[in-house]
Amino acid sequence: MKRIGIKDVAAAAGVSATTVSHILNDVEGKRINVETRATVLRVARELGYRPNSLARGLRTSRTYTVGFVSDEIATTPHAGQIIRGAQDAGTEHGLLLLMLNTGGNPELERKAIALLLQHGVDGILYASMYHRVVQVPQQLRSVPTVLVDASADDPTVPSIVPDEEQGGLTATRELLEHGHRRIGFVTNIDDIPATRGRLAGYRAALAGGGIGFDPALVVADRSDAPGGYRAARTLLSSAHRPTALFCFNDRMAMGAYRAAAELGLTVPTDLSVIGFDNQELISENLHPALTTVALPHYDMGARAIARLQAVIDTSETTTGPAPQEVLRCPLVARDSVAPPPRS
Amino acid sequence: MKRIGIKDVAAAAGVSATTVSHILNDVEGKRINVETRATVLRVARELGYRPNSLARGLRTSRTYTVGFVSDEIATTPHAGQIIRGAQDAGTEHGLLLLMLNTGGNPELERKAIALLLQHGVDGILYASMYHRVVQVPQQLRSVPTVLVDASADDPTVPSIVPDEEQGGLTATRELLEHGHRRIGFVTNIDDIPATRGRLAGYRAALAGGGIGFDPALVVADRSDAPGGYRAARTLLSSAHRPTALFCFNDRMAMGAYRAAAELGLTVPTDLSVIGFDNQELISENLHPALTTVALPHYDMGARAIARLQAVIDTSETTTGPAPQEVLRCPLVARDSVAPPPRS
DNA sequence: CCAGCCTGCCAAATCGTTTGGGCACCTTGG
DNA sequence: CCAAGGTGCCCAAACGATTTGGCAGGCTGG
Repeated sequence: MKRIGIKDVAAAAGVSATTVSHILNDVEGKRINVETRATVLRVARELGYRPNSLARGLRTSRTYTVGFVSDEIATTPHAGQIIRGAQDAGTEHGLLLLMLNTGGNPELERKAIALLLQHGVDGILYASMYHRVVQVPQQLRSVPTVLVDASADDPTVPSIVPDEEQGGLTATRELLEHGHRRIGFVTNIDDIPATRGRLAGYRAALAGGGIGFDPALVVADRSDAPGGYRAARTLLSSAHRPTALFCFNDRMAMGAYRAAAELGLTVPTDLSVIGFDNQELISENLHPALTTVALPHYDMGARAIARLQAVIDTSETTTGPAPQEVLRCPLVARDSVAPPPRS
Repeated sequence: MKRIGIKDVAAAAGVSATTVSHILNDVEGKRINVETRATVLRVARELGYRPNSLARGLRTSRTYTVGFVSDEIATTPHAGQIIRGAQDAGTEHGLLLLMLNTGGNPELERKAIALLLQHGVDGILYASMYHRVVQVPQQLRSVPTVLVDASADDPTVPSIVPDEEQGGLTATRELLEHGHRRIGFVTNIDDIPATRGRLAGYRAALAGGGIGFDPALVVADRSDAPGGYRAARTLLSSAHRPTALFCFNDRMAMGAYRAAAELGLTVPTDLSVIGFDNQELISENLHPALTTVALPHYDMGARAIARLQAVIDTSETTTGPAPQEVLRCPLVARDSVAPPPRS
């Protein structure tokens, strides 16, 4: 049961392979009799003709595949969302994703990219599993590339990143709008865009609410549950304790929940908590369910493909500036935010 | 800056393309002068020659790509581990993964598989995101296929699944070995292999420990944190309450933690808890960290590729029986299991 | 009636590789 | 000196599509 090719269609329709190709591809400037066209289309459908992508790719050097290289696909469910977004968007353009993760090993990364190029990918998505600044490998200069959840050291490479500052602002404002005036920020100690951006958003929101920034309300620790626990304990044990906590991420919020419980504080009546990242495994399963800010992973994947497609289509006319695309982080309201207790 | 091909190498080495091909592929039964061979290899390296996979695939109908189709890549980090396992194993064989997730939509699935076939994949991994029985699409009959985390309705299709029963047994035995005699099972209500298998393992372990099975110690609810909370509350409120809980998964264990806290029970001194799945986002961030049983996702991915490769290599001699491969679920000991309290 | 134009189709080259079938030359034994 | 047998390499035909450049034949206008 050999796969049927363009020749089989041609024979069955009584025309040449050339004509079949013209018809199936709607080639411009070729005149085709309307009947012939109908016949060929019918025969092709009846025979279940599928073009051989390899042959086509060989001839046209367009394979409709995109490489997806990432440093860490491992633990985080975020990865999945980016992939899903990229895939869904890719499907619309008829693109397939060729996945390769490098575990952050530069040697592996070189080989991976070489392999992708060898397979003739039309472009490459270079994804980081958390928002950071990366150095773009030299090999990627020769092929359309878009960075996902990463900024380039070189501004000519387009990239898609989340708007950390807007996210921090959204989270803080949510607390302000519930009437909180004294809001603690449980932040993390790594110097990454997320840390800086969310803090900036926090400050901006306070300023917008006419509240002075109090450094004592910002405590940094490791970005996991124990870190969040420690930081939250510190904040909640202070003399004039905050009525709400904005946590750098959901894991830290999980720690904050425990700190609150230990201190006899009930969320959200005694203490409001808001997280970041929307790790559903945590935010949905905590009690009460955690209000948080979502990272737009799905959208980042989708936008990245759209962007890549644009670059591919206009590859000749390499335009100069490649603005970085910044995506909104939406609020996901659940049950951990309430007005502050009357005191 | 055109890509350099076999012809360029041939020209630079002063031989024909045929000879270059023979040398680079170590073709058997072809006599090549040892010097010529050295020269060609050197030139190829110097020029940085990379074979064009499309052309090669066209000629040999081996593309060194495999399709990875899954129903849901979404929320679960499990997915990532399967992919990572498949990828790492694939890299060893020079295989690339072509990803496509169908969201469980059969229509999409048909198209996805057709697309993969069109791109000439050498085989397909059909992955489910939780262990279940699937019906194998007709189209997959014509191409080497391996099921991952899924059993086939048709036993001739090879599949890789976790050993749920052994996992349940391991978890329960871990509690037994710490001296627990009265062990509650917080299970789930869905009728899937995991539910049946883990229960069987639980019963087997009890039997092995010379303990009678008490139906009152098994409570089923939804497989999330609230479900776990309710089930655990029921069990812990009973007259003669268990000293340990085996939870169907980590989410339910998370709920059990809350139930214990509300009842004034400390984990693990008053109550031991063991989970299942090793969702690190939960198990590592709970306090105390959750002892659990891991699903061998990484290994399933890796074994699946190995298996697929075997099928591909022996595709001619389609052997009859395709045994289902069952992988061990290892214990991941953390801090939630201790000897029972003296009472 | 003929030049010229349009319509509708096709032949052949091409993409980069693999592969079956030689072909030229050299050596060796008779 | 010649036939036979090796050795080392190459020619040309695939693989399945796209694409360039025609080529017939019918129609139109003069």
